[in-house]
Amino acid sequence: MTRPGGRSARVRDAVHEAVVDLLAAGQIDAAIPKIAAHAGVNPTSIYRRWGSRDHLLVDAAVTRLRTTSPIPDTGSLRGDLAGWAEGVERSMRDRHGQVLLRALVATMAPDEEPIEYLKARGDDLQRTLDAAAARGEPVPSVDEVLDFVLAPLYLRVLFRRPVEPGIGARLVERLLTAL
Amino acid sequence: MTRPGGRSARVRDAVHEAVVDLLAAGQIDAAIPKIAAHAGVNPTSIYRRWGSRDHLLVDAAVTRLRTTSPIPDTGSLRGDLAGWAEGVERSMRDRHGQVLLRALVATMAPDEEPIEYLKARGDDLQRTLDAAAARGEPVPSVDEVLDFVLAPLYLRVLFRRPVEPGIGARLVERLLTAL
DNA sequence: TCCTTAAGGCAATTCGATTTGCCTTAAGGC
DNA sequence: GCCTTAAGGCAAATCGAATTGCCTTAAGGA
Repeated sequence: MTRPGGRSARVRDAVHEAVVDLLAAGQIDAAIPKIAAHAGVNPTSIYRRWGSRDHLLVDAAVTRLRTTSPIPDTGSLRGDLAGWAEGVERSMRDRHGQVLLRALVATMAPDEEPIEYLKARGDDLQRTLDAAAARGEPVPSVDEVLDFVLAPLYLRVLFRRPVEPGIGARLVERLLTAL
Repeated sequence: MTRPGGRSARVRDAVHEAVVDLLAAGQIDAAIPKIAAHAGVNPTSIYRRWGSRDHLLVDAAVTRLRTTSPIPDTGSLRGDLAGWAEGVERSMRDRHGQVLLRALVATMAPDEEPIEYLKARGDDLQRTLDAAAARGEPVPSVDEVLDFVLAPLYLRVLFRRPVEPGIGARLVERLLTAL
C-alpha cells in the first residue's frame, strides 16, 4: 500500500523545494547528498524514492510546471491563448521556471517517448481548440500553436535571450492573424 | 606558448569524438574517466584541459555545430534561408546532432551571457539579411527568423516531437509569406 | 486505540571520480 | 638537428557519492 499523506508528503515537498532552490542558486549539479542536506532529509530516502538524480529532477520540474500557466476559459480563443501565453511568459521570466525548464530538457534522454506531462499539456490545448471550433471560430492546429507561441518563448529562455514583456500576447496575435 | 598542432589536436579530436559517440550511444552521463577510455587518452589530460565535464560538452557541441548547416549564398533570401533550414533540419534528424543540442542547452547555466557561438550564428544571419535588403528584397528581422524557423525546429528536437521531412523549407515559407 | 508495514534514518562499506606530484613525449622555434 | 617547454601519461592518495543491512518512526486501516 502506498502512503501519500503525512510524512511522505512532507519529505517529498521538502526535497522538491530543495531541488528548485539549489538549481535557482546556480548549483546546477548539486549531488543527491547536498540536496538531501538542504531538505533536511537523509540521502538514503532520496536514493530509495527517486533512484537517480535525473528522475528526481524531472519529477520536481513536472510537479512545478503542472501548477503553472493553465489554459483559462475566457470565451474566445484569442483570450484563452493570450491568458495561457502570458502565464508561460511570466513563469519563464522567473528564475525558478527557467532553471526547471532547462533541467527538464536536459534530463529527457532522446528517443524515449515524450514525457506524460507534455502529452497532457498538448491534450489541454487540443480541448481548448476544439471548444473554439465548436463556437465557430477559426482555429489553428496544436502544432501551429506550439510553433508560433511556445517554441519562441522556450527558445528565448533556453538560449538566454531576453523574454520581453508582452511577448506572449504578441506571439498569439501573430498566430491568429496568420490563420 | 600554445601548441595547436600534432598531438594536442589529435587528443582534442579523439576526445570530442568519444564525447559524441558516448552521448549518441545513450551514455548521457558518462563520466570523464569513461570518456577518456573511449578516446584512448588519459583522464588526467581531460581534467587538465577542460577542467569539467560541462566545459568539455559545450566545447564538443560548439565545435560540431560550427561546421554544420552554414548559410548558403544562393542569390535570393528564400534560397538562402531554405538551404540553411534544410541543413539544420538534417542535422536535427541525426542522432548526434540531437544529443549535442540537448547537451548544449543543458550545460548553459542561466544568466551567464549567451555563448559566443550563438552570437556568431546570429551575426551570420544578420549579414545574410542585410545582403538581401541591399538587393531590395523585403526582409524579416533576425528575431523573426529565429521565432519562425529555428525555434520550431529546436522545440521538436528538445521535446522529442518528430522532425518531419521538409519542415525546414515549410517554416521558411511561412515566415516569408507573413512579411 | 492498536497493529501492520511503508517509509525514513543511521552507519558501515564499496566504488569510482578527482586531484596531485613527478616523469615522459614531442611541438615548434632556432 | 637541437633545445625548450607545453602537453600528455602514470600512479598514489583523497574525497565524496552510492549502496546495503538493520533499526526506528509513524501512516492509516481495523
